[in-house]
Amino acid sequence: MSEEKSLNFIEEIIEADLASNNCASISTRFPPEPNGYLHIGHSKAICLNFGLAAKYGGTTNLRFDDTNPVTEETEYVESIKEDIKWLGFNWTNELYASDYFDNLYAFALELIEKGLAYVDDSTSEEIALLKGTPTEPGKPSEFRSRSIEENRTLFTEMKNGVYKDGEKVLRAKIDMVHTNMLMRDPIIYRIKHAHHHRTANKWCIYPMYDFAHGQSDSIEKITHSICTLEFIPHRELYEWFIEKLNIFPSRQYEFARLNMTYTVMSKRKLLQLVNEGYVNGWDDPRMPTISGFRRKGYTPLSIRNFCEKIGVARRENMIDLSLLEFCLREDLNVTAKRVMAVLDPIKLVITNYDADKTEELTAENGPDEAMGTRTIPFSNTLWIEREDFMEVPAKKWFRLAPGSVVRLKNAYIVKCESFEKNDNGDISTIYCTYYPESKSGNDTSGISVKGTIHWLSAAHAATAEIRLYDRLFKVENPSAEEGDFKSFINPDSLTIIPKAYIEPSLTKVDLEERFQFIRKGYFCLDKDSTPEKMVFNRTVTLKDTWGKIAD
RNA sequence: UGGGUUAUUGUGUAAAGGUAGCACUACAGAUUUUGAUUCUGUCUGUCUUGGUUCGAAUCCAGGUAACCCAACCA
Repeated sequence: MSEEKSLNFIEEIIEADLASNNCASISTRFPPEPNGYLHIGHSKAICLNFGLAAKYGGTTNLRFDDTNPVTEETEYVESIKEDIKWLGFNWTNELYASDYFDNLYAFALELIEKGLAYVDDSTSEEIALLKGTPTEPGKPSEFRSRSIEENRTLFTEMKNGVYKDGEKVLRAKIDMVHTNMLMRDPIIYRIKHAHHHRTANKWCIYPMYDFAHGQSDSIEKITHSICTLEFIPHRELYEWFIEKLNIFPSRQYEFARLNMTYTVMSKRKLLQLVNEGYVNGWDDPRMPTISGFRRKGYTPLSIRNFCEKIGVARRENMIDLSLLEFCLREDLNVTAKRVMAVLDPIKLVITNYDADKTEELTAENGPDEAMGTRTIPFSNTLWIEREDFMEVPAKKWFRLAPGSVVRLKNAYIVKCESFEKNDNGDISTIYCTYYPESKSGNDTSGISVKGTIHWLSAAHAATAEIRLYDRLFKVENPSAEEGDFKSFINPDSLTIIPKAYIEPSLTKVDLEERFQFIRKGYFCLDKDSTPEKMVFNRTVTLKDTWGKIAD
């Protein structure tokens, strides 16, 4: 028996459409506005749209919803394309709503000819006032009854640049007392004497979202136009235009957007974090942007798996950050090369090991034997992690303490004989003896140890700056807290270790490589690295059972 | 005081009138030259009140709660 994976509600709709021959094949689109960087919430929409088309043998267009020239820039177009490609998706066509400005203009004219659109000279305030409120009906504007001829002339003049910004708008003539505010004669064209990133100065009137989106879907013969819940009220308008214009009937379906704990997702808030210097740009590894996750060391597969696991439904959700981290570790655990690094060093001297001697020891690169091995230098003076020694050991302490034995990973078992403190009372050096017959790989010592720690030969270790990232916010849902969301920023979201020790093998790595610094977490090279100074980012920690016990 | 949408364990998500399942988290144990991984196990749930039915998360009626809608933004 093959186990049947249950379908999400959109898949059910698609399968029903396909089965009933409602459509021969499906076509979806991902329609970002190029006014900012993509974030993890967008990846849910990307995986959904591209994933659905792939599953049912359809197509997916990338369409930039660029109907507002004042907020949109080519820089964003480029970053969006890069992010989608990085996630591993290929679009069928790269399109722009601005490609359809001529069509859209013709549609507007058609509505005017049908008596379904009119030019309104009212100010923005007057229009808002007459629109009513959700609980009070709207009233018609004095310009609502203009003749078709007059509307045609006026709209043509709007297009020809006769009027200034805000002087006139084109409105659909629907119903001023409709319970859906969006149906109360929505504005469909406004005047903006602004430079557009693609059409330059060709136009001074631009269609509104509602007049562009559905028709663009229709022109592209998109069968399933998938968007987020807040567009539910727009669906009625979306269908109204398609019906009145009698064009290809694309259908809109809505799903709940992704929310995640310990971060914010709104473009407005992310922009504030960047502009007000709380983070260092859109690709700061603490940002929930795709570029931020990429720089932090996340893999495309981990994000795709995450989007698969969170599911698709219509109820509000708040996904645990831990699920994303689980998907990340799941991937990295099998792909990341194991290496050693000491972030907070303390010196360990092996008193019975020849001070002039260096040994090349063999270490496995990963759990999969196919990843091979490498050699690492060993000598009598090592760096180990300060937290791996306790002068007075706690209960269940497996690591180093006076008189205790531990294994040095890939090397020998050592016994702590004594230690020294500096003037501040901090431990400066630990003295050990080693068991020559306990060498990793052919241990004949018969000694069993509870703990294994990582180390680096002091004479051979290279150095690097290491950046440790923690969650950006102290609270699960900063947007739901009283007061400014920025007051909940975690002050320790970034810890910089200016000089940590790393294996000499790490001096030649590139940006795409992923590492597990054994016992410390997953790391990758940061783009700030120079030949003089390497910089590593911590992608995510390892799960830490001991840390919980110690607390 | 309007309209729309949604309610299943701590978090997500299944169950299309018939055993409330799966994943994450948490906790416990086994294995481990990473206190990682892996493996095993445990915990907690159908918003509420009625009704229909042999049987209801599911159907019906009434409550309640949350979210969205009054940009010339998308």
